[in-house]
Amino acid sequence: MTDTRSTPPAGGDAPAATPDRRSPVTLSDVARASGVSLATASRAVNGSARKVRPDLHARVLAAAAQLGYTANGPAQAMARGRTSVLGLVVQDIADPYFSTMAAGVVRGAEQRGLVVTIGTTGRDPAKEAQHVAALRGQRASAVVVVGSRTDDAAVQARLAEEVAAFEASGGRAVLVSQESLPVDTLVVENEQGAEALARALTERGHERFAVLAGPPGLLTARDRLAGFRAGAAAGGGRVVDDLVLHGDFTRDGGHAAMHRLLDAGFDRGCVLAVNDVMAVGAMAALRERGVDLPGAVAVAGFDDISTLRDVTPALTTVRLPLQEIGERAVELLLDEEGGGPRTVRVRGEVVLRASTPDLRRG
Amino acid sequence: MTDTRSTPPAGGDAPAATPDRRSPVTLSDVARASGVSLATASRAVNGSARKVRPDLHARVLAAAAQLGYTANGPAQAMARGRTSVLGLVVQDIADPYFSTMAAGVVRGAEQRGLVVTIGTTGRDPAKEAQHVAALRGQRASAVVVVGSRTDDAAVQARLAEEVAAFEASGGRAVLVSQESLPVDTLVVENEQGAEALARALTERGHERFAVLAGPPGLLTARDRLAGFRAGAAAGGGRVVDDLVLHGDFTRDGGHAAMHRLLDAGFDRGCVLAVNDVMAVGAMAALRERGVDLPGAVAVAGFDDISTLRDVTPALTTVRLPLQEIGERAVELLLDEEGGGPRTVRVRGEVVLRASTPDLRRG
DNA sequence: CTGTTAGCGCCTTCAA
DNA sequence: TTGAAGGCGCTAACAG
Repeated sequence: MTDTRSTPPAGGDAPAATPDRRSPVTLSDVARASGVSLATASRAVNGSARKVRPDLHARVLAAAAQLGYTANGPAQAMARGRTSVLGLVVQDIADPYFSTMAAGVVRGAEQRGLVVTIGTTGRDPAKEAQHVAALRGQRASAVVVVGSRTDDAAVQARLAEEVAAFEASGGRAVLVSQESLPVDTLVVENEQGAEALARALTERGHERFAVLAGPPGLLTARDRLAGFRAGAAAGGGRVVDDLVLHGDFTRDGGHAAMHRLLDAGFDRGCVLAVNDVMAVGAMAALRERGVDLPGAVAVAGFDDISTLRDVTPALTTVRLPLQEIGERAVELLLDEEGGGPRTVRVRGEVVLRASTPDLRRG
Repeated sequence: MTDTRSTPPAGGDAPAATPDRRSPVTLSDVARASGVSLATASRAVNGSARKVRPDLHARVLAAAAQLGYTANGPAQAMARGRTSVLGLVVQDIADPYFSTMAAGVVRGAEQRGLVVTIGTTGRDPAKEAQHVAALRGQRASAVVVVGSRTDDAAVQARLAEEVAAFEASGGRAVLVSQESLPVDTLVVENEQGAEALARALTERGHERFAVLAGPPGLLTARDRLAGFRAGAAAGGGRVVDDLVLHGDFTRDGGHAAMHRLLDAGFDRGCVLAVNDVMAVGAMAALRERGVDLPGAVAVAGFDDISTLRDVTPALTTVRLPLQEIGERAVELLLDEEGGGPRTVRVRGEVVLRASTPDLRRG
């Protein structure tokens, strides 16, 4: 097995940097080729403190390039006790909410030389903990878990435990969601955003609201509903309890919920879908049923997914800086912490569009 | 990987599986605790051939669970000479085309116990090679590069070289794109799909076509244009050369190109945007200019991005099984190869919708 | 079937 | 500064 494969010790010119050789060149190949010790080669190719004589340094680098040397990641990771991996855990990477955030995370990570791995839960909150555990095994140096917390205490406890273990093992973690666990968290101000949205809507003359509310256990959905309710009341309108329907946080969820709403006799008013994807599904349902949109029924969403900015009528929503959130999560990760768990709040911005016409102006 | 987290083996209560201990427990801890050798522990926790006496096996597993043992990924990778990482390289993970495919890849990978890392090129083809090189350094066991090849020979050569090096080092690689490099490739039949689309359109009575063609160097865009051109001609229609405009492969690219088209006097006919995202941008431009859509100008796209299925008028397009493509890429990766580079072809399916009305039926 | 014994490739004290 | 030597945690021949 042991098969010293270093290229024929120079002599001539040829070999060039053809990296296509089986069994990759190692650091000792480089060391040998440049006539220095393994340690020096290591320091030259990647020594934290620069303490290698310039000419040697250059010589080693040249040899490395010439041989086509590439550090063996796992070996480095093992020696250092840590990889440069940032694990990202999301529910569904095909969902624009998550993929946009992921883009931000990837962007931030690549800038800092981190590799990002991605794990998906398929909307099963219990899998978050599993992924974090796996990431700990991989010796990832950081993890960011994006996704609404749920009201399932056991699941949350398990996640908290795994995150704690992850941090105890020397990694950094940040959650993007609600402020519910003792970890650095990037909190999206769902409640405030929804409240502002409701106020804006009442100012436009809307008074009677229905809500397509997402899964009952999802805190994100719940917060949006609560905020919206408060805002509506404050603005003189009201969310009709019988018109609050739950459904999946997806396009189909919104679609189905809207149909049920229509079936229940709803035919006039403004409906908030707790996210844009659901809102689009709701709009499709409205169209299918021949309802005048936005004349009879107005619709508002949440998130301001960019791919959805061109639907008609243009969707009123609360813009969340998704990509930026991803980038900030990475920053948070890398900042040195100064004590207890930090919380960074991100707020959304109400964007009024044609799907919720101004009733008082005509 | 082995995440045997069974509850503490009963018996006593005590230590529990608090994994919060600094300096993780290692395999030798487990071996010691269960009174077997390191090798046996290794085999029990994860020996390919099952050759450990049942009682010992159980004992080891119990100890592992009790101590909260998690294998050290990098160490395993180093010992084995390979990680269980599948590197995915895409242009932009926020783009639904890629994120949907990524979802498929992640799905397939997770099922097989592979971790997927994601690298993005930000539309710079040269970065594909860099990512593949990095992946080789990480000893990834597989890589899938998704994205159109370009006509830049140097860039392609570099990619070919890196992929070859990657494979030479023992990894498996597959490309999703055109059939242009000597590597296993999942070819998306863009030309055929576009041709079929054009034919279907001519059958609906459309004759005069404009094309928002994407970046000039992109093979995907080029193939779609070529196929469309051929199909139009075959159906008795024609793509007007002056009405073929290039633009980014993005929503804004389509938006801008459509404005230019309108500026150039175009006001009647059917326009093909070489992908759905561009088509949506084009539709927005049409709306902004008050053009009757689809009355005066009809629009067709390509991909059938699911998030875009609810735009109005509903977009005629060519459906590509994006998620499935991702899954199949993973399958291809894991199949044993039987010789030279294999090619798997995936075709799209024309989906006629309201954005391209049937002119002959009224 | 189990235990012993080498490394895997690199980083990092510890001397020189 | 540089070199020599030990070890990271695990797997994989080899014997027993």
